[in-house]
Amino acid sequence: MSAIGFHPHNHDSCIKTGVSAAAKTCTAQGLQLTEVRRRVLEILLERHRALGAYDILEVLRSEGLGSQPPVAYRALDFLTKHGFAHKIERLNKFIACSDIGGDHTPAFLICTGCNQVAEAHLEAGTGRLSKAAAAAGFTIERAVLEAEGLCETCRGQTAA
Amino acid sequence: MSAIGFHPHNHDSCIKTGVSAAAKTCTAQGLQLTEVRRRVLEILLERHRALGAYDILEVLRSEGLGSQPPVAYRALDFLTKHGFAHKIERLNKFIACSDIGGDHTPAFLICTGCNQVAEAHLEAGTGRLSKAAAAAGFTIERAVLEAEGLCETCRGQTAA
DNA sequence: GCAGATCTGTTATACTATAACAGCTTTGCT
DNA sequence: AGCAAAGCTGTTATAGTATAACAGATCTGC
Repeated sequence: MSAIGFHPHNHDSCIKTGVSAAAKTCTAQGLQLTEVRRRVLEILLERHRALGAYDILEVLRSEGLGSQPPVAYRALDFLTKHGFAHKIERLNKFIACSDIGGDHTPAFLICTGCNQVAEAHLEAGTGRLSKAAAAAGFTIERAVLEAEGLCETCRGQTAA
Repeated sequence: MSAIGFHPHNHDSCIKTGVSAAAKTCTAQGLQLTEVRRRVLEILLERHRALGAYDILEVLRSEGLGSQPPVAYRALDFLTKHGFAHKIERLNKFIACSDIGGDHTPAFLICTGCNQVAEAHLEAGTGRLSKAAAAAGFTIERAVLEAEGLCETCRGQTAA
């Protein structure tokens, strides 16, 4: 497993890598990575944390790319639908996917200390939830896996 | 595992059992199961599905138990905090716990066909998410596990 | 019977999200 | 190139979800 997010790293490279991976996927699948969509993805990659739709809208507005909520929500719908970004249901916020182009069931570790969110990638269909679903005759189409708690750094600062 | 929710059963008995289990827990822990709180729990148990806070508020209002949103939200906060009810983050709705008094990590199966929600109980700390968290030095305090898909009945009706 | 803690009632407001419709741009086809 | 269909954008309006803040009532323990 990998849990990108709680450690410093080179942001410039993840932005470029992320955008180009998305562009590649769009080309391959005949999707349009329009200016607004691309910019929203960049914003998410730049900030590198979970952002609310209205946070994003504010940036778009300041750049003259849109001023009304639907602009942000549509771009986010596109990005989440195609796996370029994810919605953190627990926070009603959005975050760039840390493995654009990969096939995965995303899971998130949300630190309540520093508000950072790390994305872990789990193999689909192998967990207890899948077993429970199978036992109940339930067919999973989408799974939300989110854990709240403290990252190593914040835990060190709070308790002994 | 158990996935209560997709099969018919005796509601009267779950309401009584649920309320009395909650009452017992409250007594044991010095918590106040006030009229509003008890009634909200009953409403959730009666409906036996996920309800929005405003759905609940509407019932409370019709019964003269409260008319403003905070009344419903406070009761729901109490119930969820103490494990008598759960919030389904994906739906922004609430549901009574199907195992009040039990110690568990709740997981939910949300049928997009019939909108029923089944609660499964998983043993805490034994899944892949826990492993991923441990590997990242992350301490989980709360987990959200929700799967959307089709229950056996709805799947049968949709596809071949 | 008093002090502190907890719960309730209420107003106001903040935050999150989508419906609906008009107009523009791109795409695919001939 | 010219056209039609599909998809994207802009905008207005509104729906849906949630909480802050403060005053007053009630309960609890001493």
